[in-house]
Amino acid sequence: MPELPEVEVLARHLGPLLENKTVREVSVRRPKVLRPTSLRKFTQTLRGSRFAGLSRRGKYLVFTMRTARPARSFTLLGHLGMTGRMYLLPVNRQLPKHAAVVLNLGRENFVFEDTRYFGRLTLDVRALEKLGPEPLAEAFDAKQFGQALKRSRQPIKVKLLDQSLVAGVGNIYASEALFRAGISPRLAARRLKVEQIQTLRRALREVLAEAIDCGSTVPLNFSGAGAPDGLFYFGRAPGVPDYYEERLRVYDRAGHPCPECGSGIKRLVQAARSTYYCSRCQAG
DNA sequence: CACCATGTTCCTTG
DNA sequence: CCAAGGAACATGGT
Repeated sequence: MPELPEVEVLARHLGPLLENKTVREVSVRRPKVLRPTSLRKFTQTLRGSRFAGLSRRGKYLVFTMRTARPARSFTLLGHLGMTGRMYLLPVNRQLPKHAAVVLNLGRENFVFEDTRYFGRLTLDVRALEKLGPEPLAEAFDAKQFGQALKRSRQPIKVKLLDQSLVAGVGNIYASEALFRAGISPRLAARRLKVEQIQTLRRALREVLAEAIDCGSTVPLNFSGAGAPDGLFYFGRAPGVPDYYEERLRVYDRAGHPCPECGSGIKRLVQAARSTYYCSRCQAG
């Protein structure tokens, strides 16, 4: 469930549930997700610490942890990769097949499940240094955005996935933002005009903010192994209501009519990833 | 069997 | 040094 809006909604959901809970036992079933932290260091550091805060940066979950004696705080960094999930599970419930890390908090376990194991849960925070501005913050201004785009010959769609340019945009919202801005995904980044840069900046912010709002107002079910989390797990789970349908306007909708002009949505491959767009609304 | 999938990192080439 | 392209990672769905 991994782009900025999904991570933001998860952080808001999980933060209060974890607050002040102490890690009693640490069980790592896939040490690979700790990379580059060693299993020993991870286990020794986490055991006995408590959750003191949770925030988001780009697609990363930033857990603030505290220890009692000696009184100290440190950061635990999480990334969901393509298929990661994090949730609390009563201890009597069976762990999912692909539980990568399980932190026992007493009556419940904090589970990091990840089918493909592309995600991470680590003590190494260096990844944060490489991130560009938060698209929803004021620091994300059109001037700086434009400067960064000017240096690239890559198609704008590909550039939007560059986390050092803007943090948190992924394959779904890159297509959605370009559609909203009426800009062709093939346009070279350096060819965007000043007005297009402003339009794209606004479209990005709107698309991301609306997705967060949508995820915050819909009853989500993050708990339970394999349980649908409704809106935020891409690929419809059975029982997910219809309002989910209207949320994405072009992503994964090749062949469907464009919601603006009715012509067929097209699929294109760029940098080995699918891009969806309307060739009529996004000309040039 | 084929191809596709919400992401990042590493390696190579220019 | 940098930009860009491609493979790799690992598992499951269609």
